[in-house]
Amino acid sequence: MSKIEITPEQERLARFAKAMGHPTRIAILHFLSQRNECFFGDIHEVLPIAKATVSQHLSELKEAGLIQGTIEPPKVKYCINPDNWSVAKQLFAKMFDDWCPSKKNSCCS
Amino acid sequence: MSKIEITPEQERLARFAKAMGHPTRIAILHFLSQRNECFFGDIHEVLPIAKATVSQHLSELKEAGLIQGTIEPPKVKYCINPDNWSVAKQLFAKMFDDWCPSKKNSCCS
DNA sequence: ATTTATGTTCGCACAATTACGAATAATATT
DNA sequence: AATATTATTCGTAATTGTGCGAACATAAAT
Repeated sequence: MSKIEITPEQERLARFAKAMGHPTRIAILHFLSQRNECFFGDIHEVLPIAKATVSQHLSELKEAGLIQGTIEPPKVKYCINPDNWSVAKQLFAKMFDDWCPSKKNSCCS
Repeated sequence: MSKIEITPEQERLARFAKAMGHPTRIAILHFLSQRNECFFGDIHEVLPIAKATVSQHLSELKEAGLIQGTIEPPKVKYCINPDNWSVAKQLFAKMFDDWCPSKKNSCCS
């Protein structure tokens, strides 16, 4: 009866999830994780899409906080944002653990 | 130089993430996790949106595999899909662990 | 056979996303 | 100063997402 209230944690979870909700962005995150140094050109080079589109995907990941960019003229170095990566990791882990269907709560099993 | 190939695992990860990428859908998942039995009406009752919209969000979650619906005329019972929930849990855990910025790989720290 | 209760689907409107090429900005290099 | 390199932003188009009320489908109850 009482309405649901969406918590800031849930908002953040959704924001992270949304940013990860595209195959190309998942691929970018994976690519970044395999590199010590990663410039925009390196990412664009391995993706079959226009640089403008790559830039948009990087913006989405950056705005969600999952990655960060550092200007090293005339290049831009990208990498995973360690702090927020850790936050996301914990939020998702908590969700998957706490919300896990148990014997008590598996109505459809 | 060699192009990135998006793996089926990455596709699935993105599919799960996309489904979780909306606050209302996160709230629905949380709500389901707190209930033994949960019918459409119960969900609609606690959300400030039209039933048509609730139905759409449930469809999105169901198509991604995160939840399942069982018809119990004239009601429909929803719950988290335990098997796929487990799959998602492992895929995200693997990503957050394996792709975690380490000392060796923290270019921006 | 109607009526009632419960959800889904349809049709519409509007916003957001994804993609591209072209134009722009910023900074080294010549 | 002019040029070259690098990446972002602009403008546009096509697709997808979000939301609503109305209409529909289904099955139980009268």
